[in-house]
Amino acid sequence: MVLCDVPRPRNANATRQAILEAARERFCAESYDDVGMRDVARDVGVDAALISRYFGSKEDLFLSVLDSCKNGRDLMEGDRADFGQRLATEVVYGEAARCEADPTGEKMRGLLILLRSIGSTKAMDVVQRTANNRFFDPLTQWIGGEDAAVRARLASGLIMGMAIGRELSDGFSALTEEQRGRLRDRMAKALQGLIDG
Amino acid sequence: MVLCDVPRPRNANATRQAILEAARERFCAESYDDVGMRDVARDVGVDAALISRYFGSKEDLFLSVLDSCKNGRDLMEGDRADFGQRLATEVVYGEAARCEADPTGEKMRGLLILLRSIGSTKAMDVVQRTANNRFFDPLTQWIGGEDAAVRARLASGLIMGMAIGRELSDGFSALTEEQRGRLRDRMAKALQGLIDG
DNA sequence: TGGCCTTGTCATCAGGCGTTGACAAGCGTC
DNA sequence: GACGCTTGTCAACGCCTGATGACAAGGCCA
Repeated sequence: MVLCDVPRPRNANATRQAILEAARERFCAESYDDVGMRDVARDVGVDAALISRYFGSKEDLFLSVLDSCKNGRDLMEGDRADFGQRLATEVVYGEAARCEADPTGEKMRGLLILLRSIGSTKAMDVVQRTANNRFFDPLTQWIGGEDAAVRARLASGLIMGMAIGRELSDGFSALTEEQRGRLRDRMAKALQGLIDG
Repeated sequence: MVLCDVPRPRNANATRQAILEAARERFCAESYDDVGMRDVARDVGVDAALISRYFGSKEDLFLSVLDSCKNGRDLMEGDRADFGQRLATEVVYGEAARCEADPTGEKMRGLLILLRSIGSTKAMDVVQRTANNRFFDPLTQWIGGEDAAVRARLASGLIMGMAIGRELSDGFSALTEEQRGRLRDRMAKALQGLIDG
Protein backbone atom coordinates (compact mmCIF):
# COMPACT_ATOMS: atom_id res chain seq x y z
CA MET A 1 0.00 0.00 0.00
CA VAL A 2 1.45 3.33 -1.04
CA LEU A 3 0.51 6.27 1.12
CA CYS A 4 -0.41 9.24 -1.03
CA ASP A 5 1.41 11.80 1.06
CA VAL A 6 3.74 14.33 -0.45
CA PRO A 7 7.26 12.98 -0.86
CA ARG A 8 9.88 14.32 1.51
CA PRO A 9 11.78 17.14 -0.22
CA ARG A 10 15.35 16.10 -0.94
CA ASN A 11 17.22 17.88 1.80
CA ALA A 12 19.92 16.02 3.64
CA ASN A 13 20.21 18.47 6.54
CA ALA A 14 16.47 18.54 7.19
CA THR A 15 16.23 14.77 6.94
CA ARG A 16 19.16 14.29 9.27
CA GLN A 17 17.54 16.65 11.74
CA ALA A 18 14.19 14.86 11.45
CA ILE A 19 15.89 11.54 12.15
CA LEU A 20 17.64 13.02 15.16
CA GLU A 21 14.38 14.34 16.61
CA ALA A 22 12.50 11.12 16.00
CA ALA A 23 15.31 9.17 17.62
CA ARG A 24 15.33 11.54 20.59
CA GLU A 25 11.64 10.94 21.11
CA ARG A 26 12.06 7.18 20.81
CA PHE A 27 15.04 6.99 23.17
CA CYS A 28 13.06 9.09 25.62
CA ALA A 29 10.14 6.67 25.58
CA GLU A 30 11.93 3.33 25.22
CA SER A 31 15.23 1.80 26.23
CA TYR A 32 18.23 1.57 23.94
CA ASP A 33 17.45 -2.06 23.22
CA ASP A 34 13.80 -1.47 22.53
CA VAL A 35 14.36 1.32 20.03
CA GLY A 36 14.70 -0.10 16.53
CA MET A 37 16.29 1.62 13.58
CA ARG A 38 13.25 0.67 11.53
CA ASP A 39 10.95 2.32 14.10
CA VAL A 40 12.83 5.58 13.93
CA ALA A 41 12.92 5.41 10.15
CA ARG A 42 9.19 4.82 9.99
CA ASP A 43 8.56 7.82 12.25
CA VAL A 44 10.43 10.01 9.80
CA GLY A 45 9.03 8.32 6.71
CA VAL A 46 12.38 7.17 5.46
CA ASP A 47 14.28 3.96 4.91
CA ALA A 48 16.29 2.55 7.81
CA ALA A 49 19.40 2.32 5.66
CA LEU A 50 19.53 6.09 5.52
CA ILE A 51 20.10 6.29 9.26
CA SER A 52 23.15 4.10 8.96
CA ARG A 53 24.49 6.35 6.25
CA TYR A 54 23.92 9.57 8.17
CA PHE A 55 24.82 8.49 11.68
CA GLY A 56 26.88 5.35 11.31
CA SER A 57 25.93 2.79 13.90
CA LYS A 58 23.04 2.71 16.35
CA GLU A 59 25.41 3.62 19.14
CA ASP A 60 26.57 6.64 17.18
CA LEU A 61 22.96 7.70 16.75
CA PHE A 62 22.42 7.35 20.49
CA LEU A 63 25.48 9.50 21.13
CA SER A 64 24.28 12.13 18.67
CA VAL A 65 20.91 12.22 20.42
CA LEU A 66 22.55 12.70 23.81
CA ASP A 67 24.73 15.46 22.37
CA SER A 68 21.66 17.19 21.02
CA CYS A 69 20.05 17.32 24.46
CA LYS A 70 20.45 20.10 26.93
CA ASN A 71 23.32 19.76 29.32
CA GLY A 72 22.83 19.00 32.98
CA ARG A 73 24.04 22.48 33.81
CA ASP A 74 20.75 23.85 32.58
CA LEU A 75 19.08 22.13 35.50
CA MET A 76 21.09 24.31 37.86
CA GLU A 77 20.63 27.69 36.31
CA GLY A 78 18.50 29.97 38.42
CA ASP A 79 18.37 30.94 42.04
CA ARG A 80 20.16 28.42 44.19
CA ALA A 81 17.64 28.77 46.98
CA ASP A 82 14.95 27.55 44.58
CA PHE A 83 16.83 24.53 43.29
CA GLY A 84 14.81 22.02 45.27
CA GLN A 85 11.52 23.61 44.33
CA ARG A 86 12.39 23.83 40.64
CA LEU A 87 13.60 20.26 40.36
CA ALA A 88 10.75 18.84 42.42
CA THR A 89 8.24 20.63 40.22
CA GLU A 90 9.98 19.31 37.14
CA VAL A 91 9.89 15.74 38.41
CA VAL A 92 6.43 15.67 39.96
CA TYR A 93 4.54 17.78 37.45
CA GLY A 94 6.79 18.10 34.42
CA GLU A 95 5.52 16.56 31.25
CA ALA A 96 9.20 15.88 30.82
CA ALA A 97 8.58 12.33 31.88
CA ARG A 98 6.23 12.02 28.95
CA CYS A 99 8.72 13.54 26.59
CA GLU A 100 6.51 16.24 25.16
CA ALA A 101 7.93 19.27 23.48
CA ASP A 102 7.22 21.77 26.21
CA PRO A 103 10.11 23.99 27.16
CA THR A 104 9.80 22.88 30.75
CA GLY A 105 10.51 19.26 30.05
CA GLU A 106 13.39 20.07 27.74
CA LYS A 107 15.89 20.32 30.54
CA MET A 108 15.17 16.89 31.95
CA ARG A 109 15.22 15.08 28.63
CA GLY A 110 18.88 14.12 28.60
CA LEU A 111 18.62 12.66 32.08
CA LEU A 112 15.43 10.80 31.24
CA ILE A 113 17.01 9.25 28.17
CA LEU A 114 19.88 8.02 30.32
CA LEU A 115 17.50 6.59 32.90
CA ARG A 116 15.51 4.79 30.21
CA SER A 117 18.57 2.95 29.00
CA ILE A 118 20.06 2.14 32.35
CA GLY A 119 20.36 -1.60 32.52
CA SER A 120 21.10 -2.09 28.85
CA THR A 121 24.57 -3.57 28.74
CA LYS A 122 25.06 -2.38 25.17
CA ALA A 123 24.51 1.26 26.15
CA MET A 124 26.10 1.01 29.59
CA ASP A 125 29.43 2.58 28.72
CA VAL A 126 27.85 5.57 27.04
CA VAL A 127 25.27 5.97 29.78
CA GLN A 128 27.83 5.85 32.57
CA ARG A 129 30.17 8.28 30.89
CA THR A 130 27.44 10.74 29.93
CA ALA A 131 25.79 10.60 33.34
CA ASN A 132 29.07 11.46 35.01
CA ASN A 133 30.24 14.11 32.54
CA ARG A 134 26.90 15.79 32.05
CA PHE A 135 25.23 15.48 35.41
CA PHE A 136 27.22 14.28 38.39
CA ASP A 137 30.35 16.31 37.75
CA PRO A 138 28.57 19.61 36.97
CA LEU A 139 26.31 19.10 39.96
CA THR A 140 29.25 18.41 42.23
CA GLN A 141 31.01 21.51 40.98
CA TRP A 142 27.87 23.60 41.32
CA ILE A 143 27.22 22.46 44.87
CA GLY A 144 30.80 23.13 45.88
CA GLY A 145 32.11 23.39 49.39
CA GLU A 146 32.52 20.62 51.88
CA ASP A 147 31.41 17.14 50.89
CA ALA A 148 30.19 18.36 47.52
CA ALA A 149 30.71 14.94 45.92
CA VAL A 150 28.75 13.20 48.62
CA ARG A 151 25.88 15.66 48.55
CA ALA A 152 25.79 15.54 44.75
CA ARG A 153 25.39 11.76 44.89
CA LEU A 154 22.51 12.11 47.29
CA ALA A 155 20.76 14.87 45.39
CA SER A 156 21.10 13.15 42.03
CA GLY A 157 20.00 9.91 43.64
CA LEU A 158 16.81 11.48 44.88
CA ILE A 159 16.14 13.10 41.52
CA MET A 160 16.77 9.91 39.57
CA GLY A 161 14.82 7.77 41.97
CA MET A 162 11.80 10.04 41.90
CA ALA A 163 11.93 10.21 38.12
CA ILE A 164 11.93 6.43 38.03
CA GLY A 165 9.19 6.22 40.62
CA ARG A 166 7.16 8.47 38.39
CA GLU A 167 7.52 6.01 35.53
CA LEU A 168 6.78 3.04 37.76
CA SER A 169 3.58 4.59 39.03
CA ASP A 170 2.24 6.09 35.81
CA GLY A 171 3.01 9.63 36.79
CA PHE A 172 1.93 9.30 40.43
CA SER A 173 -1.57 8.69 39.15
CA ALA A 174 -2.56 6.96 42.36
CA LEU A 175 -2.06 10.19 44.28
CA THR A 176 -4.68 12.90 44.57
CA GLU A 177 -3.92 16.36 43.27
CA GLU A 178 -3.45 17.52 46.84
CA GLN A 179 -1.06 14.67 47.60
CA ARG A 180 0.94 15.48 44.51
CA GLY A 181 1.33 19.00 45.81
CA ARG A 182 2.60 17.76 49.14
CA LEU A 183 4.90 15.32 47.34
CA ARG A 184 6.36 18.24 45.44
CA ASP A 185 6.82 20.29 48.58
CA ARG A 186 8.36 17.50 50.59
CA MET A 187 10.69 16.58 47.78
CA ALA A 188 11.70 20.20 47.31
CA LYS A 189 12.52 20.50 50.97
CA ALA A 190 14.46 17.27 51.09
CA LEU A 191 16.42 18.11 47.95
CA GLN A 192 17.24 21.59 49.16
CA GLY A 193 18.38 20.12 52.44
CA LEU A 194 20.70 17.74 50.63
CA ILE A 195 22.46 20.41 48.62
CA ASP A 196 22.61 22.94 51.44
CA GLY A 197 24.22 20.39 53.72
CA MET B 1 34.69 -30.33 22.84
CA VAL B 2 33.16 -32.37 25.60
CA LEU B 3 33.93 -31.23 29.12
CA CYS B 4 34.87 -34.19 31.29
CA ASP B 5 32.85 -33.11 34.29
CA VAL B 6 30.51 -35.41 36.06
CA PRO B 7 27.07 -35.45 34.50
CA ARG B 8 24.34 -33.70 36.42
CA PRO B 9 22.45 -36.29 38.44
CA ARG B 10 18.97 -36.74 37.10
CA ASN B 11 16.92 -34.79 39.60
CA ALA B 12 14.18 -32.56 38.30
CA ASN B 13 13.71 -30.61 41.51
CA ALA B 14 17.41 -29.90 41.96
CA THR B 15 17.78 -28.91 38.32
CA ARG B 16 14.77 -26.64 38.49
CA GLN B 17 16.22 -25.02 41.57
CA ALA B 18 19.62 -24.60 39.93
CA ILE B 19 18.00 -22.93 36.93
CA LEU B 20 16.08 -20.62 39.24
CA GLU B 21 19.22 -19.58 41.08
CA ALA B 22 21.23 -19.07 37.91
CA ALA B 23 18.40 -16.97 36.48
CA ARG B 24 18.20 -14.94 39.67
CA GLU B 25 21.87 -14.13 39.43
CA ARG B 26 21.56 -13.22 35.76
CA PHE B 27 18.49 -11.02 36.22
CA CYS B 28 20.31 -9.34 39.08
CA ALA B 29 23.29 -8.49 36.88
CA GLU B 30 21.59 -7.81 33.55
CA SER B 31 18.30 -6.48 32.29
CA TYR B 32 15.40 -8.65 31.22
CA ASP B 33 16.30 -8.14 27.57
CA ASP B 34 19.98 -8.85 28.05
CA VAL B 35 19.45 -12.13 29.88
CA GLY B 36 19.29 -14.98 27.39
CA MET B 37 17.78 -18.38 27.99
CA ARG B 38 20.94 -19.90 26.55
CA ASP B 39 23.09 -17.94 29.02
CA VAL B 40 21.13 -19.22 31.99
CA ALA B 41 21.20 -22.73 30.60
CA ARG B 42 24.97 -22.56 30.14
CA ASP B 43 25.42 -21.40 33.73
CA VAL B 44 23.59 -24.47 34.93
CA GLY B 45 25.17 -26.79 32.39
CA VAL B 46 21.91 -27.71 30.79
CA ASP B 47 20.13 -27.23 27.51
CA ALA B 48 18.02 -24.11 27.03
CA ALA B 49 15.03 -26.16 25.99
CA LEU B 50 14.79 -27.51 29.49
CA ILE B 51 14.03 -24.07 30.87
CA SER B 52 11.05 -23.76 28.58
CA ARG B 53 9.80 -27.10 29.79
CA TYR B 54 10.20 -26.32 33.48
CA PHE B 55 9.16 -22.69 33.57
CA GLY B 56 7.19 -22.10 30.38
CA SER B 57 8.12 -18.77 28.86
CA LYS B 58 10.90 -16.36 29.69
CA GLU B 59 8.39 -14.07 31.35
CA ASP B 60 7.23 -16.94 33.54
CA LEU B 61 10.83 -17.58 34.55
CA PHE B 62 11.22 -13.92 35.42
CA LEU B 63 8.09 -14.11 37.55
CA SER B 64 9.32 -17.23 39.29
CA VAL B 65 12.60 -15.50 40.07
CA LEU B 66 10.81 -12.52 41.55
CA ASP B 67 8.62 -14.82 43.61
CA SER B 68 11.71 -16.58 44.94
CA CYS B 69 13.17 -13.32 46.24
CA LYS B 70 12.60 -11.90 49.64
CA ASN B 71 9.64 -9.62 49.99
CA GLY B 72 9.99 -5.89 50.45
CA ARG B 73 8.67 -6.30 53.98
CA ASP B 74 11.96 -7.81 54.98
CA LEU B 75 13.56 -4.46 54.38
CA MET B 76 11.41 -3.00 57.13
CA GLU B 77 11.83 -5.54 59.86
CA GLY B 78 13.82 -4.20 62.75
CA ASP B 79 13.79 -1.08 64.84
CA ARG B 80 11.99 1.72 63.09
CA ALA B 81 14.38 4.31 64.41
CA ASP B 82 17.20 2.51 62.59
CA PHE B 83 15.45 2.20 59.24
CA GLY B 84 17.48 4.94 57.58
CA GLN B 85 20.76 3.62 58.90
CA ARG B 86 20.01 0.05 57.89
CA LEU B 87 18.91 0.90 54.38
CA ALA B 88 21.71 3.37 53.81
CA THR B 89 24.26 0.78 54.88
CA GLU B 90 22.68 -1.74 52.58
CA VAL B 91 22.80 0.61 49.61
CA VAL B 92 26.21 2.19 50.18
CA TYR B 93 28.14 -0.81 51.44
CA GLY B 94 25.97 -3.81 50.68
CA GLU B 95 27.40 -6.26 48.21
CA ALA B 96 23.76 -6.51 47.29
CA ALA B 97 24.45 -4.33 44.33
CA ARG B 98 26.92 -6.94 43.14
CA CYS B 99 24.48 -9.74 43.75
CA GLU B 100 26.70 -11.90 45.91
CA ALA B 101 25.30 -14.51 48.19
CA ASP B 102 25.82 -12.73 51.46
CA PRO B 103 22.83 -12.67 53.75
CA THR B 104 23.01 -8.90 53.89
CA GLY B 105 22.41 -8.40 50.22
CA GLU B 106 19.62 -10.93 50.13
CA LYS B 107 16.99 -8.44 51.19
CA MET B 108 17.74 -5.98 48.42
CA ARG B 109 17.88 -8.54 45.64
CA GLY B 110 14.26 -8.33 44.57
CA LEU B 111 14.41 -4.58 44.33
CA LEU B 112 17.68 -4.68 42.41
CA ILE B 113 16.25 -7.12 39.89
CA LEU B 114 13.34 -4.78 39.32
CA LEU B 115 15.65 -1.81 38.89
CA ARG B 116 17.78 -3.71 36.39
CA SER B 117 14.83 -4.35 34.14
CA ILE B 118 13.23 -0.97 34.39
CA GLY B 119 13.01 0.42 30.89
CA SER B 120 12.44 -2.91 29.23
CA THR B 121 9.01 -2.65 27.64
CA LYS B 122 8.65 -6.43 27.61
CA ALA B 123 9.05 -6.64 31.38
CA MET B 124 7.32 -3.37 32.20
CA ASP B 125 4.00 -4.80 33.29
CA VAL B 126 5.57 -7.32 35.64
CA VAL B 127 8.03 -4.78 37.00
CA GLN B 128 5.35 -2.19 37.69
CA ARG B 129 3.02 -4.62 39.35
CA THR B 130 5.71 -6.24 41.48
CA ALA B 131 7.23 -2.94 42.52
CA ASN B 132 3.88 -1.73 43.75
CA ASN B 133 2.74 -4.94 45.41
CA ARG B 134 6.05 -5.86 46.96
CA PHE B 135 7.61 -2.53 47.83
CA PHE B 136 5.52 0.61 47.58
CA ASP B 137 2.38 -0.74 49.17
CA PRO B 138 4.10 -2.50 52.11
CA LEU B 139 6.27 0.56 52.68
CA THR B 140 3.25 2.83 52.65
CA GLN B 141 1.45 0.61 55.12
CA TRP B 142 4.53 0.34 57.33
CA ILE B 143 5.06 4.09 57.42
CA GLY B 144 1.43 4.74 58.24
CA GLY B 145 -0.01 7.93 59.55
CA GLU B 146 -0.43 11.16 57.73
CA ASP B 147 0.82 11.39 54.17
CA ALA B 148 2.11 7.83 54.28
CA ALA B 149 1.75 7.41 50.51
CA VAL B 150 3.66 10.60 49.81
CA ARG B 151 6.45 9.80 52.21
CA ALA B 152 6.70 6.24 50.86
CA ARG B 153 7.17 7.61 47.36
CA LEU B 154 9.97 9.85 48.55
CA ALA B 155 11.71 7.20 50.62
CA SER B 156 11.54 4.58 47.91
CA GLY B 157 12.65 7.18 45.40
CA LEU B 158 15.76 7.92 47.40
CA ILE B 159 16.53 4.25 47.88
CA MET B 160 16.03 3.42 44.20
CA GLY B 161 17.96 6.44 43.02
CA MET B 162 20.92 5.72 45.28
CA ALA B 163 20.93 2.08 44.19
CA ILE B 164 21.02 3.22 40.59
CA GLY B 165 23.67 5.81 41.33
CA ARG B 166 25.72 3.03 42.82
CA GLU B 167 25.53 1.11 39.56
CA LEU B 168 26.27 4.19 37.49
CA SER B 169 29.39 4.98 39.48
CA ASP B 170 30.78 1.47 39.93
CA GLY B 171 29.89 1.24 43.57
CA PHE B 172 30.84 4.81 44.46
CA SER B 173 34.41 3.89 43.59
CA ALA B 174 35.32 7.52 43.02
CA LEU B 175 34.65 8.26 46.69
CA THR B 176 37.19 7.73 49.43
CA GLU B 177 36.40 5.36 52.26
CA GLU B 178 35.77 8.35 54.49
CA GLN B 179 33.43 9.93 51.95
CA ARG B 180 31.51 6.69 51.67
CA GLY B 181 31.01 6.80 55.40
CA ARG B 182 29.63 10.30 55.23
CA LEU B 183 27.47 9.32 52.27
CA ARG B 184 26.00 6.54 54.37
CA ASP B 185 25.37 8.85 57.31
CA ARG B 186 23.84 11.60 55.25
CA MET B 187 21.62 9.16 53.38
CA ALA B 188 20.55 7.53 56.62
CA LYS B 189 19.60 10.88 58.07
CA ALA B 190 17.74 11.99 54.95
CA LEU B 191 15.87 8.70 54.70
CA GLN B 192 14.92 8.70 58.35
CA GLY B 193 13.69 12.26 57.96
CA LEU B 194 11.51 11.23 55.04
CA ILE B 195 9.75 8.41 56.86
CA ASP B 196 9.43 10.25 60.16
CA GLY B 197 7.80 13.18 58.39
C1' DT C 1 19.30 17.86 -23.23
C1' DG C 2 22.81 15.12 -21.20
C1' DG C 3 25.90 14.22 -17.54
C1' DC C 4 26.67 13.70 -12.61
C1' DC C 5 26.60 14.12 -7.79
C1' DT C 6 23.30 13.72 -4.08
C1' DT C 7 19.55 11.64 -1.81
C1' DG C 8 16.79 7.81 -0.87
C1' DT C 9 15.12 2.77 -1.60
C1' DC C 10 15.39 -2.14 -1.86
C1' DA C 11 16.85 -6.72 -1.22
C1' DT C 12 19.70 -9.12 1.44
C1' DC C 13 23.02 -10.69 4.84
C1' DA C 14 24.73 -12.74 9.16
C1' DG C 15 23.54 -13.34 13.72
C1' DG C 16 20.73 -13.58 17.71
C1' DC C 17 16.41 -14.57 20.09
C1' DG C 18 12.62 -17.64 22.43
C1' DT C 19 10.34 -21.66 21.55
C1' DT C 20 9.08 -26.35 19.75
C1' DG C 21 8.79 -31.24 18.76
C1' DA C 22 11.37 -35.24 17.82
C1' DC C 23 14.76 -38.03 19.69
C1' DA C 24 18.38 -40.15 23.26
C1' DA C 25 19.57 -41.72 27.72
C1' DG C 26 18.87 -42.75 32.58
C1' DC C 27 16.42 -45.46 35.93
C1' DG C 28 12.79 -47.71 38.64
C1' DT C 29 9.35 -51.55 38.07
C1' DC C 30 7.28 -55.57 36.62
C1' DG D 1 15.84 -58.19 30.65
C1' DA D 2 12.14 -55.41 28.70
C1' DC D 3 8.86 -51.91 29.35
C1' DG D 4 7.76 -47.18 30.29
C1' DC D 5 8.08 -42.89 32.50
C1' DT D 6 11.16 -39.18 33.50
C1' DT D 7 14.94 -36.23 32.42
C1' DG D 8 17.77 -34.08 29.20
C1' DT D 9 19.66 -33.08 24.31
C1' DC D 10 19.50 -31.69 19.56
C1' DA D 11 18.27 -29.52 15.36
C1' DA D 12 15.39 -26.58 13.62
C1' DC D 13 11.78 -22.96 13.09
C1' DG D 14 10.11 -18.27 12.56
C1' DC D 15 11.00 -13.87 13.75
C1' DC D 16 13.53 -9.80 14.49
C1' DT D 17 17.74 -6.95 14.60
C1' DG D 18 21.56 -3.75 12.73
C1' DA D 19 24.16 -3.26 8.87
C1' DT D 20 25.71 -3.36 3.72
C1' DG D 21 26.10 -2.67 -1.19
C1' DA D 22 23.70 -2.33 -5.44
C1' DC D 23 20.38 0.29 -7.59
C1' DA D 24 16.64 4.17 -8.68
C1' DA D 25 15.41 8.86 -8.87
C1' DG D 26 15.70 13.89 -7.92
C1' DG D 27 17.95 18.13 -9.07
C1' DC D 28 21.80 21.16 -10.33
C1' DC D 29 25.05 22.58 -14.00
C1' DA D 30 27.01 22.91 -18.42
